[in-house]
Amino acid sequence: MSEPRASALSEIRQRMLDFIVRYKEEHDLPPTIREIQRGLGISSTSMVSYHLKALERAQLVNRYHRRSRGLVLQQPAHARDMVSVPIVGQIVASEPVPTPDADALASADNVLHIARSLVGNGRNLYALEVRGDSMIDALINDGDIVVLQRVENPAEVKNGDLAAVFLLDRNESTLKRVYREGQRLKLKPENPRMRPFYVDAAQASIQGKVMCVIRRT
Amino acid sequence: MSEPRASALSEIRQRMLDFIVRYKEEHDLPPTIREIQRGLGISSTSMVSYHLKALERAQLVNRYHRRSRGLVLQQPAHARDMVSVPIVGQIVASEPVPTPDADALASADNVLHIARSLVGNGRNLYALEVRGDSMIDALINDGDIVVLQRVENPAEVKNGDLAAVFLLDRNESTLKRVYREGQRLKLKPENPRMRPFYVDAAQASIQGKVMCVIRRT
DNA sequence: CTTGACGTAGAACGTCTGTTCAGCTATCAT
DNA sequence: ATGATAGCTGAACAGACGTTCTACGTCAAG
Repeated sequence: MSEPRASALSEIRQRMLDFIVRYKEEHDLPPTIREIQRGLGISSTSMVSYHLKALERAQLVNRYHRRSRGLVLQQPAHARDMVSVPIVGQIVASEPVPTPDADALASADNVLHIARSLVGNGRNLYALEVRGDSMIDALINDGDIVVLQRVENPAEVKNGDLAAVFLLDRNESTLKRVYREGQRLKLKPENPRMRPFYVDAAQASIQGKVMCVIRRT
Repeated sequence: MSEPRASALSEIRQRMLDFIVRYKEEHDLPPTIREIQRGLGISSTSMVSYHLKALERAQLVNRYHRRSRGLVLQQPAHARDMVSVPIVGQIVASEPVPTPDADALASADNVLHIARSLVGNGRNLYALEVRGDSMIDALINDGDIVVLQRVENPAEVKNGDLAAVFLLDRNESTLKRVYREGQRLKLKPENPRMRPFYVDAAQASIQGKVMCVIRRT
């Protein structure tokens, strides 16, 4: 038998927590004390009340006291953490990478909802759809979605970050890992079978940092 | 003044709907009839009941009758549409693609939360992390996450679907677009610069359908 | 052994809650 | 005018609900 510790949950409390989660998922509504009682075969409402107080002290549930169904779960990670990313255009090799202004953001008719856990703080995000196979050395194909974070200060891009870069001398945009080497920029394709190459830092304009690449199939 | 039509919502009902939405967001709990009454300055609970019945007929709310706070909103688009996908293992060329059983699903310590809009109905999903660059002709690199849907019936995989296939004769797993051509299977790399090839259908085992590929950077 | 902490059982209480009903007013087509 | 429909009021009821209290049992520490 495993000893229940002060900080651990007794079996019944764990089951209560599970029951509440399941009930909420099923009904989109927290259970009442008596529903918990019946659902777990507990003999008395006072028992439920008792353990509920313990769960409350352990900060595992919040309660609205004296209110029916006044049970609120401490957000279990996945709750409410979606972020809306506007798909503001397409990325084409022969054009600079679009960087949206407030106008373009507001009028974006296409929005991608993704989990915040994929994109960090979620500030200044926008998405582009890739056209053609010109980004193939970044392992990105026609139709893929690239989620970018707007770069306001070039220092935001650290060595090894994958970024959208526009090459002034070639009149071409590309997605590469960026490394600063003195006056030069080393641009390394995401494809490990391809060779890095170098450009004059003055001839390259970093436009956005790639946070995430998504391919729907 | 705009005439309220039979199919349109009278002002009070619209306000009730708004109130319920706001209340739920604020408290993570539906309101009681009397809370709606007080919140909107309605004189009687029977009025709330009355309008609630109308909203119910209009399919704008669902109700658990005779249950306190038994109000459930018809999901307003973005709500609740996250799906948890367990990352159950890694995909390596030289091994069959893992297909998780209930056990593996329960013990998955790593879970990916993604928007349901990326993965359709969200049934039987699991995710694998790619190891090495053996999937590079599917434009997938080391560290990428592949979201798969378990294939129970081979017919679920339609021509042109991207799928995880294990090639018995080569003892190798791979991600390719699959086309049935008589006794043969045409396997087309996701990379448009590479050539498709053919295998005997009996020598290929389709293990999962690729729903989505995600690269975090 | 005593004590205290913890878990349990059962019941009671006062309030909250959804529902219903009888009756009121206003509008509008018949 | 008549009747129908919709909106509204106020009150009441029965059951659901959260809370609290007394009493009991167990177990380990002092």
